[in-house]
Amino acid sequence: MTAVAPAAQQSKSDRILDAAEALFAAKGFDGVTLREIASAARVDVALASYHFGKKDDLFVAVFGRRAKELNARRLEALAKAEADASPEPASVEAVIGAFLRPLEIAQRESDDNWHHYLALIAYVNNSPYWGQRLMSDTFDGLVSRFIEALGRALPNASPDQLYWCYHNLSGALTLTLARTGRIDRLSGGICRSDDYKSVYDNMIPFMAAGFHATCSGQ
Amino acid sequence: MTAVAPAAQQSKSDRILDAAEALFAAKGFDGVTLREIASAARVDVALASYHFGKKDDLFVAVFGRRAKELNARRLEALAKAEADASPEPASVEAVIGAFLRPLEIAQRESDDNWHHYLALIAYVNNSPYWGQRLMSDTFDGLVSRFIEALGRALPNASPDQLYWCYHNLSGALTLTLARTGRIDRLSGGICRSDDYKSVYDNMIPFMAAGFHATCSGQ
DNA sequence: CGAAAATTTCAACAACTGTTGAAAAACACT
DNA sequence: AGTGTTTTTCAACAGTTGTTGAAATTTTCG
Repeated sequence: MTAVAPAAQQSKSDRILDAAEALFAAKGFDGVTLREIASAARVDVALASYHFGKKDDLFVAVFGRRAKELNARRLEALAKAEADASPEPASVEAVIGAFLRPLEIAQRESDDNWHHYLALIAYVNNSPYWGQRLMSDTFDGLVSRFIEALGRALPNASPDQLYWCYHNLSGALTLTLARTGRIDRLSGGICRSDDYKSVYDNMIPFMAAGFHATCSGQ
Repeated sequence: MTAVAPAAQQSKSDRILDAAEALFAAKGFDGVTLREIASAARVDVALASYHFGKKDDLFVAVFGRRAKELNARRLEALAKAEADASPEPASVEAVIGAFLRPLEIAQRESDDNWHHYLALIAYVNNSPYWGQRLMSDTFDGLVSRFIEALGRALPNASPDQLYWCYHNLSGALTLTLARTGRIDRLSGGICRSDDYKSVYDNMIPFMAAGFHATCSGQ
């Protein structure tokens, strides 16, 4: 269905990253062998070590590859939301939208395999092992910017309220990105987890209402 | 700190389940070896195979062990909430509380290692591999009961709205149970993820507000 | 007790793991 | 063409993996 030509133009190094990304996202770090990755990338096993070093380093390389672009897209969306609202602070809905909409757009760009990367974020975010350092190193700066923006939209909120609200948002998002298909099965097909637009259309007002209810100050 | 005596009275079979539970929750299915489990349980490697068969079967056995009791605790809490509100339907807050509070209580019972089991649920719920069948087989019946109760509290809500709202609740809860310590680090220590009471005190009104905002029907 | 059954240990298996060093090929550049 | 560099392949390593069959031990129960 999707084009096969671009894969042939990719460097073997990129093919390894692509294969590792999809496989790590689907089966976790320990569930994938370097031989599986090399086979999927149509490449010799030793090549992964040559380009990226240890298996851990390959994982970190995969995780870091798209992080910069994702952070840039989200920051751009946040800047736009704040510019549109200026001189007032951007609303809670607008800030949450700036956090989520870039993911929806990336997920729909089916010619690039962003959804694998987003599933990998879900894996890392819920992993007691990787979640500790890798998530913080990669995303804490960005997340702090968003929480500051949320604080301006909710001037009565205390810092811990904002963090816990973000935690709820992050958890719901993570489960969405993990693409387990559970909501599809639970609902008997009523809900389609690959209907990204509907997912975020529901999530944004849901989370905004939660922020307002919890962070209004008493 | 905790008593060591009860461990000595346990059967070796139970020791294996305990060790497997804690290790699977911390490192995932593929991140743990049967030899690690056997070593932690102070037991021969072959004993795990003798009692539980394949490694997959051991995982399923671990997951199923506490499921019945957890489901019973939650159903009891739901029945109590509905009885208290009768003849009116139980409120959204009350139903969500019945879903979450039994977890808080279990997490605080430090003499038993419930928190390992809850972290294992988080792992399975976010796993594209295990999440497919195991979560559904174990919890879909219970979840359907809660969604029905939420539907009675929100008579204007459509089924897909209820399912997506539950998805948000489930995701936030899952991240909490995973105990990655990320919120602690992100907040610079302001938020303590092991302060279970505060976690659920915040989560319940947050989620209730989300349900109300999204499921009011227009 | 004593036989039958269940439990536990021991040793070993074939297959697979990440990683490496050296050889080979492809490339860049004068 | 001929150098030096980068990339790729090949083969193999030492260690670990889940699993099993047979022996040894403990438990069960008449």
